[in-house]
Amino acid sequence: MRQISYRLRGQPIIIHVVETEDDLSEFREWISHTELAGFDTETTGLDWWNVDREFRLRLAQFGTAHEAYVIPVEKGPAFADAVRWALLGLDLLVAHHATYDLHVVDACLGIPMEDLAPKVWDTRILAHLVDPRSVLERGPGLSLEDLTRHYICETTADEVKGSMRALALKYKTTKARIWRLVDIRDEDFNRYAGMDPVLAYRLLRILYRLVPALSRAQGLIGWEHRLAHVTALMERTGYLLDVEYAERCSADLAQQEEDAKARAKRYGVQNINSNPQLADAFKALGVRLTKKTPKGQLAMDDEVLTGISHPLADLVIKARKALKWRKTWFESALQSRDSQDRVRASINSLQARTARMSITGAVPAQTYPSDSGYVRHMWLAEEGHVSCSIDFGNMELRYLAAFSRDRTMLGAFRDGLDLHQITADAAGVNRKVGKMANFLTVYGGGWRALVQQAGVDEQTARKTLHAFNATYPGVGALAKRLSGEARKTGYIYTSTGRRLPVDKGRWYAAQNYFVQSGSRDVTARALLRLHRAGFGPYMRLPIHDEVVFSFPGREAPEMAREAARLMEFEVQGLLIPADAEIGERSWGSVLDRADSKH
DNA sequence: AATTGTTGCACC
DNA sequence: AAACGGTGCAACAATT
Repeated sequence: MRQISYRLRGQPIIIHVVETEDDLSEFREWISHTELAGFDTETTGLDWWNVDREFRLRLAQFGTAHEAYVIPVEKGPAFADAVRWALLGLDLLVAHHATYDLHVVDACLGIPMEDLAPKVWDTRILAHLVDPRSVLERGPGLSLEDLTRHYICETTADEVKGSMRALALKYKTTKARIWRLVDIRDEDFNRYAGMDPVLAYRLLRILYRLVPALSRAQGLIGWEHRLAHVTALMERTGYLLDVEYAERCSADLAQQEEDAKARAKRYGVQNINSNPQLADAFKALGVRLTKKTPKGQLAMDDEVLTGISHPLADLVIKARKALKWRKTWFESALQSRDSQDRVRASINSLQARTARMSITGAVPAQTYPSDSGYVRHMWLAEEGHVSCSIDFGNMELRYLAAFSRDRTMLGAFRDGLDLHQITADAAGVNRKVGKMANFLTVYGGGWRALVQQAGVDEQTARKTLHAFNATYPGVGALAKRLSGEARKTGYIYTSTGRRLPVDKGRWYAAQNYFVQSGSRDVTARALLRLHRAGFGPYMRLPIHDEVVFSFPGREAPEMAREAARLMEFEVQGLLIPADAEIGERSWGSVLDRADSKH
């Protein structure tokens, strides 16, 4: 056993580094006297799904406020056994972004996450309930480093961050590669590794008390942890990739991009993705560019380009689109598949300021093009299954109607009337503009935004929003109440007891936060219900107001009906309906089928 | 060489 | 009176 000491705000921390199998008895002794421990793992990378390839668990660390144990799992089965024993024996565990460590333990140590999740605290969840803002938004942030800096000690935060950078330098490698290369006996590495569970343990103590009373009273801590578990199960399941289809699309797009690039060269453009070069080229062609970006450069976006009647503009649009689609959708999926052609989304169940979930990594499903199934076709339901999508109807507008108690809006939804047409008729505009006005109000937009989006003149935009306010006076009253609350306290509370900070001078955003966050919580609770009812294995992805499933072909209609019924939610007496759409095997087929129906 | 900021674009 | 909310990713450009 080796001892490494660290000073945290003047207090000594002892990090015990287990070296031999004999050392494990002291570790076991310590664990048996411990009820709650911080937990963390160090691995060769982040791709826990590649455990049958090169992914390995290297270290496992346990810690309390002043002490930590570092176990070199990589050294042999005896060490892995000790870690398994400790994880199963401890009453409670706390980890930062526990989902990752649960995946690692599941994949590398064979303890299903279902067994550990009920006794795991996640400091990231608590931190979000206390303050969801990133450092960029002048909040405490959500990473262990940022939280350490904000709540514990700036020096320690800097050292923790700096240590892996320094190690990479020492090993003459990069920060991405250091994890697999570093010697597990390295003292700096062990100090870094040992401090993580200590910090998680301390953060739990600090953050728990800071979670707003209303959040606690309404059980948010509990159900956010259960939700994180449900989304982690979806991550573990992964999504089956149609490799052949994805490769074909990728090749097609590469060809389109090459063609466009080659033709652009004739107009003297070497790099079609460089906006300064494009600006020069267009100037040389006699095109006058006026639109500026927020930072004052010449804008070269879709709007500008479609306004230029020159072949070069079309080529830029084509090449850009082909590049983005190929890289962001298809190649990212192809590169991240495991040995069984499954791909893992990273589902952050509690991400945005409003608590909205985000999906990152190889399946950025929230941003897939929605006007056709082209991209979504690459994702397949299981063998013998079909894809199914269940989405809530008009979730945010219904939520707004329910909580504003606006009689006209509530009545429209209750009687199945066309809300967009009602707004349009009141303003004397067409349905499209009425619809835009409805959504814009949810977002807190004004007439300028309507001018931008609908392409109507200022007069019409003002008139439309005026008509909206006159038609749905309850909405304005809710907005006023919420922005007033924000102005007075800096926060609003959502109906689930979540406290959301509102930035100074952007009080108008309060209404959108209320609606967006409340709607997210409806989806969140739907996921919990689905999981409790046994739908876990069939769920693939949550996408704001939609859940994607893989259902056995024969039972699909019945299961879809049952799942939709479970998801439907009543807020303040108003139903938010859920509608199921069943396709063929690929996710894209659901979209194509829905298209052809309408 | 790696990180950070900016722009553009995909979505609800 | 007016105020467009929330994301993620890739490329380029500038900085460290």
